[in-house]
Order: sequence, then C-alpha cells, then structure tokens
Amino acid sequence: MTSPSPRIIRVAVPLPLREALDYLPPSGKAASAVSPGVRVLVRVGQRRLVGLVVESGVSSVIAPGRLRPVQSLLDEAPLVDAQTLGLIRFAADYYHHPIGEVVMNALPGLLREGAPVDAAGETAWRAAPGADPAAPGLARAMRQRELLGYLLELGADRAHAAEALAAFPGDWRPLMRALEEKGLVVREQRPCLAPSPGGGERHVLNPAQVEAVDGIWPQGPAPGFGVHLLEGVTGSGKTEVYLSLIERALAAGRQALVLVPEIGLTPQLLARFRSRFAVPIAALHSGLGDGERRCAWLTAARGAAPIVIGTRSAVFTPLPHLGLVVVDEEHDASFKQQENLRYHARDLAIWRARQQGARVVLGSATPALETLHHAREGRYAHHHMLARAGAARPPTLRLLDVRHKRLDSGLSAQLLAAVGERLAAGGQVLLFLNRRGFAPVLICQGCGWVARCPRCDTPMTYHAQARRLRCHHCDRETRLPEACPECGQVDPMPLGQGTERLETVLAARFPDAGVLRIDRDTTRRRGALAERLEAVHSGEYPLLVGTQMLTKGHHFPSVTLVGVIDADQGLYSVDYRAHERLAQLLVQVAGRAGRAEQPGEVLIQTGQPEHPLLITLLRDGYPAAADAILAERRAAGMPPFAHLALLRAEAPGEAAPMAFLAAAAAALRPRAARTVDLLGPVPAPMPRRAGRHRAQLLLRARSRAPLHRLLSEGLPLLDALPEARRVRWSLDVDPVDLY
DNA sequence: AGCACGCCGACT
DNA sequence: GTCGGCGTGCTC
Repeated sequence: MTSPSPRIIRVAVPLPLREALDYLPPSGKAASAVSPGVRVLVRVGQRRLVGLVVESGVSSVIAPGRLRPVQSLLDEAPLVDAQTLGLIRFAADYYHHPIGEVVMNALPGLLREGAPVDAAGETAWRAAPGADPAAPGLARAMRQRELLGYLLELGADRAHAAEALAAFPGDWRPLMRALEEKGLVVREQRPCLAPSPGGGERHVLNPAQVEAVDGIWPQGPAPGFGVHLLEGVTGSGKTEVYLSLIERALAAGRQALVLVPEIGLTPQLLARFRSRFAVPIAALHSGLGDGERRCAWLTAARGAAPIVIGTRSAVFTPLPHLGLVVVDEEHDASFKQQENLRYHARDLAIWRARQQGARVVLGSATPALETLHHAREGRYAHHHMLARAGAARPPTLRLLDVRHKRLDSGLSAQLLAAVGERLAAGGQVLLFLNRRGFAPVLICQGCGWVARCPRCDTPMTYHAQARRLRCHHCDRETRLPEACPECGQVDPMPLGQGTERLETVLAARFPDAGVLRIDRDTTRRRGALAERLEAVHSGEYPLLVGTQMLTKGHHFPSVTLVGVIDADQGLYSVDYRAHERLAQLLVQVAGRAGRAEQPGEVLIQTGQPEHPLLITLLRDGYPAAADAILAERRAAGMPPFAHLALLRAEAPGEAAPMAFLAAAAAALRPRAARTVDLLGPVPAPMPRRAGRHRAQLLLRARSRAPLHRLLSEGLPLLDALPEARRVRWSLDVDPVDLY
C-alpha cells in the first residue's frame, strides 16, 4: 500500500541549483497555508539557509522519506508579491540562472539574510537646540562647521536623513559622528520615508514635450501596456517629460518606476523629483546603508511610495500599483549586470510592464540599436525631440586629422590652439580621453621590453603620482622599475597618454588655467565625484580632463569646447558593438558643450578622418549613423537581426577552458540542428585575466525560441560533463560585449 | 557555494 | 598506524 504523496512547499535557496527544493510544511500548518513570497528558514544539508517560497500546496517527485520540514516562517504575509515572483521566475528561465540566486538579486541585503520587516526605520539627524556653527568647539573643524551649517539650512525644526544629506559635498558620515559626540546634533530614529516637500515650480512644456507627453499617456486613466521610445537630443528637456508623465500616473493612482544608469542618480536629480512631488519617493542606489535600503524597498513594496527611482536592481522591487516605467539613458551599458545573473534591467522592465499593464518610456539622445530597430519595426512608438529647449543651439562637430602630424603628448597643434583661444576668451574646455593613468605602456628604450602584468599578459599602466604600475584588468600593482629587467638600461619610458599625463601637460602649457581631472582615480573616495563636479561649476577650473565618467549625464553649461583626444580606439576594436558605442559616446560628449547661449564646438582627433562612420555621424547625425551600423549588423547576421548567448569558461590551466567548451559544443551540436550556430570555441579577446585562461563559445540564432530551447535542454548536459568540473563557466544571454 | 565522503602521502 | 590532501558528488 502506497501513502498519498504529501503536499509540499517549494523553496528557492541561495545555492547554484537550477531548481527550487521541496519541503514539508512546518508542524501544525498545511502546505497550502504557506503563501508563495514568504521567507522561510530551511535546513539544506548541514546548513541553515533563508529561502523564499515560490510555490506551495503542490506534490513532489522527491521520495517522501527524504523530505524535511520547513524550520520556521520568517514572514506572516508574503514579502514578495505574485507579480514580482513571476518576474523572478521569468528572469531565472530567460537567463538560465539558478532561481535562488535570482531571488538574492531581487531582495535587499538585510531581508536576504532574514532580517525582520517590522522595526524598519531610518536614522535622521537634527541640530541640537541652540547649536551654532560659530561655537568655539568647532573653531578648528571647518568641515564639521560646514555640515552643521548645512543641517541648519535644511531646516533646524526637523531631522534630516541620509537622503537629504547626500547633496553635502564629501563624506558627511564621520563629520556627523564627531558633531554627535560634541552634542551639537541629535540622532533620531523615525519611520521610513517621510514625504518630500513637493509643490515646486512646474515648467511650461514646449510643443514637442506636450506632444510626447500626450502621445505616451493621454490625459486620464492608465492607458495600459505600451513601449515608447523618447528620442530627445541632450538638452531637449526629457526629464520634464518624465515628470509630467509621472504626474499623470500618480493622478491615475498608479506607481512610477524610474530606472537610471549607475552614475545618473545624482542628488540634484533626486532633489528635482522631491521638490516637484509631495509624496514619499523611494530612492534605491549604491550609496544607501542597509537599513535605508530595506526602508525604501519595503515602502515601495507596500505601495506606499508612489515613486521609486533607482539603478539596475530596482527593476526587481515589488510595485503593486505599477503604471509607468521610465528608463532614462536606456542605451547605457550599466543596465546590464556583468556578473552572476547577467540580466538587462531595461529588458526586464519591459517584461514586467507588459505583465502589469504599465506604460514604458525609453529615453535617450542615442538609443540602443535594438531599441531603434524595434521602433522602426513598429513595435515601439517613437517620439522625437530634436530641438534644445530655450535658445541653446546644437554644437558643431569637426574632425582633426592627426595623420603625419607632430603630436605633443597626443595633442595636435590645432587642438592646442583651439584650447588656447577658448581659454583666452574666458571659456571652459573639456578634454576627453578614455584612459586613466599617466601612460598605458612603460617601455625600455634599450631593448623594447614592456612592463606586463604577469597575470593578464597585458601592458601595465604607469601611474606617475603614485609612482607605481597598475594592471587595469586585475588588482595587481607593482613599484616602478628603475631599470629594465632584461637589459639593465635605466629609466624605462612611458609611452602613450592617459588622463594623468594630459593633466600634467596642460598644466605646464597653460600655467594660468586651473586643470581639474575627473576619472576613477580622482573620484575613488566617497563623495569625491560630487566635490569635483561642484568645483567644475564654480568656474575655478577652466580646463577639465576626464574619462567616460564625464560623458554621463553631467551638464557643464559653460563648457564651449570639447576635445576628443583619441576617437580611434572605437574604430579599431574587434567587438561588434564598438561602432555603436563610439557613435553614442561622441554624441553624448558633444551634448556636454554649449548649453547656454554660446554654441559649443567639438573637435575630434582621429587617424581615420575618412572612416564612413565618422563621416556619416558628423554629416547626418546619430540616426543616420545608427542606420548605417544597423545595415552592417544585418549583413553580418548580428543583433538585433540575430540573438546571441555567450558561453564563457575560465581556469588556471590553459587547456581546460577550451576543452570544456569543445565538449560543450559537441554536446550541444546534435540539438542545435540548423537553427542555432555554434561559433567557436575560441580564446577570449583577452586570453588571460587575473591569472586565469579564458575562452568562449558563441551561440547565435535567427529567432529566440530555438536558442532558448537548446539552452534549456543543453545546460543540464553541460553540468554533467566531466570537463565542467575543471573550469568556472557561465552563460551570458544577450551579451553586450563579447569580452 | 559549502560540506561530507573517500582514497592515497608524510608525520607523532 | 593516523592526519589531511582535495577530487567527486549532493543538497528536498
């Protein structure tokens, strides 16, 4: 006689297991009484783990004798609602990633570790009664004095949380601690997310903005699912469109989710939202403490924050009343996570909007090619805003041919002359070079020896200030060699330019102009970026030097000349997205210049002034360049005309990655039939990194279905390959770069 | 990912 | 004779 199979609870646990594990309900409860979305404590092997119930009241194929009971329930009501659970399940399926690890991506750290949902609150500080920045105790503590002054400025009558303090330049936390110890500020604990002041001024929309707003969300109730591309040049006022759309969503009783690139969530942007809307705004970004993050997340999940604004991972926040999703700078690569679960927040945002009947706005001056393609195929509505708001005129772009020219540390005479003129005229100049450090190569003048990273086989970057060599691909750092280890000749020579050298050279060349460098090296410290951006606006530094960092979202109204030192990196690269990225980069850099009355000028140094991409981009603009690149992609059978998945492998030994991928290809090939191409395996473009050898196998298909079918069937086979145990391997669905 | 089990080398 | 090396396999 067989006993009936018991009803069980399916629990996703934080382990690299493809499936959730089955458990019996805790004593005294029926399985069906434990709702999906509740966190539970379970025993797995010898360990105790926090898991998330993803299904309950179903039967199991596991032998009843092997089922263990759930140890305890951590939530009375589901922490994650059914729709977010649906999103988690979809992401696990689509990216072929263990569901427990997807859950871990979706929850804030504290909740992932089992912390309770009640007692969630945030810390805030108020100035102590009678506290005075001029008090003698602060005579020698200027920064503390500033912070106290700032706190009083925000309002002495109430306490201010980390959110409001984020706009204070630099790291305020140690200063606040010092003020607390002196009794000049008082700390208090308060419930999450007080409403923002709101009621700020509303701009009158121009006709293009009105058309976009009405086209995306006509006055009235929620219009339902639909994706809208808002292609608006820098300065055309996209943010104002977002604000009006959010207003309509809130009026219809719906929540709005705003996704921004990693570097785009500035205190200024938040302040703009706060002053416009008198509602709680949940901001989710990397600067939050654990408690603050839990607070913001829970307020959103309970539907109590009508507006949620955050970076990539905010796409997983439960939003019961979601009506509008804004993805700002939707082309930005930071929406794609490059480790663990390699998801694209924009793509998941569209999926969840469909599921919840929400409107999606994808905003950019330089839309991703796949987005443009969808718009041209009619799947997305397309709105244009081609004019800069106000009187600002668009910048002019010009190529500087640097072939056969003598360059002074990478700078042509023409560019130097232009810089000199602008400085003399009292203008601000921005020079862009996507390479930090002093020089990318250190070479022996005697024998040609180059200092290389022994773990990556790539040249190490010379950092002059630190007097050290650093590998930009791993964390390795060494002292500067005084002599060549091969031939003994002293003083190896730095070759090529980085931002640090540029800064030095410009300071020598224009001794009266202050030079400010903004790259990862000068902004590593918490709050340093905000400080430097502040300094840019002060006008103290007429000459700005920086990397990629400077091209993202920051507006420098008094910059009237932008120089691109080396556009050729993007033209030579083997990556299939290099042209798209270069076009976006040049247009975004150009967008930094001349927002005020003076038109900006952009000078681009290149050794390939006849390159069709540059010609098209400068003559006809981004949309034309995008068309040309799309034509290349179509001819090459690459996205968006094909779908990719990249299988990567790495190991300390040289042979293991290729061996695994060869075995993987052999296992997949019979199932790939003629619908999926298996390209490779080949060594990765960077064949060794941090001491590990790397290789990859590219899977390509004309449509998604056969590719995903192959992956679903094939990945369990790969798990079972003996070669799989000798490597670390991972799958990247829709890879953004093939590194 | 951990953690246990298992089967071969240098140690009190 | 055992302590422990990490290859292999499993977690409901």
